[in-house]
Amino acid sequence: MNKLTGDVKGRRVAMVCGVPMDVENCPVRDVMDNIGGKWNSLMILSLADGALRFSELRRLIPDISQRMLTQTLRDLQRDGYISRTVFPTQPPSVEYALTDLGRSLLGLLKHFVDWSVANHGAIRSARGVYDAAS
Amino acid sequence: MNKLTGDVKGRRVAMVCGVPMDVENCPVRDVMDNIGGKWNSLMILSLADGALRFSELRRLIPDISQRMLTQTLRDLQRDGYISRTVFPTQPPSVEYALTDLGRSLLGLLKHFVDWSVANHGAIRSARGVYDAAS
DNA sequence: AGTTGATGGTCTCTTTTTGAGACTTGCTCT
DNA sequence: AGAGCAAGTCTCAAAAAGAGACCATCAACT
Repeated sequence: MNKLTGDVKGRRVAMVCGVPMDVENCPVRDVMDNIGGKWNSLMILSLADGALRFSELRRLIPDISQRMLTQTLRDLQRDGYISRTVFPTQPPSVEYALTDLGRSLLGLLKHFVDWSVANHGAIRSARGVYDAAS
Repeated sequence: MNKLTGDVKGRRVAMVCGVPMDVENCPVRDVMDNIGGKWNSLMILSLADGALRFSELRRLIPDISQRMLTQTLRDLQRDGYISRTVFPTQPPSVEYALTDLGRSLLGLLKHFVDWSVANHGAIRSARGVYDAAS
């Protein structure tokens, strides 16, 4: 059985699968914050088949506000998942594409998509049971 | 090349990896909402080694508020990832454990943990580059 | 017999995040 | 001249998250 807590710099923190779930220094939380955000993973999946422009993404995901689209793209760019290239056309066009890191994450996300499709029914029915009981 | 949009019940929606990213009927969004939440995946990982009680979870993850702990557990229970068992002790104790569905998701999450640890450095450095430039 | 601590929560209040939608600047098309 | 597109920004309202007090019940100390 795994140890569930450990000491990091004197503070007692949760250990999960051998990784400290420390608030400040946790790789998993760093990644989860990105794939976890409401739009982040959807964005990476949307860029799976190639680069897209701002307005193409907006049309592709109609229920995202422009504000969140901008912010999501910035966040993903900051963490190195996507690149942003401005072309000096008139008006300037901006293209977003996955980086190597982004494509690497995409590999994981695809497993998620498969899992989701396979288990969607189970989740829906669990939800139904729970809602009926309460 | 994959088609990026398709029609679902007359509405035009994004298609990603062959799955409609439709707002109302999207398996991926349903799952992402759960693993995506700030605490959800951490909770499932915390239960990886066996059942835990409410207060054990609270101690294990010191930076979660009781309010969010309750809510996260309810959400995960509702979707069938964890079970909640009340023991008639005095005072009553409550045990949370992964269901089969939860353990199945755990399998995926572990790949995430591995990926996170492996790529944490790249993310941190991308972030540093971005922050220095802006 | 009174205080303390544990149990598993709920309630309220404040702060942070998100969403909806108007507005911008420069250029092209009609 | 008027409309529309490019890639956003700005403001304000709504929703979600966090902090922390509070609850009832029981056991163990003092």
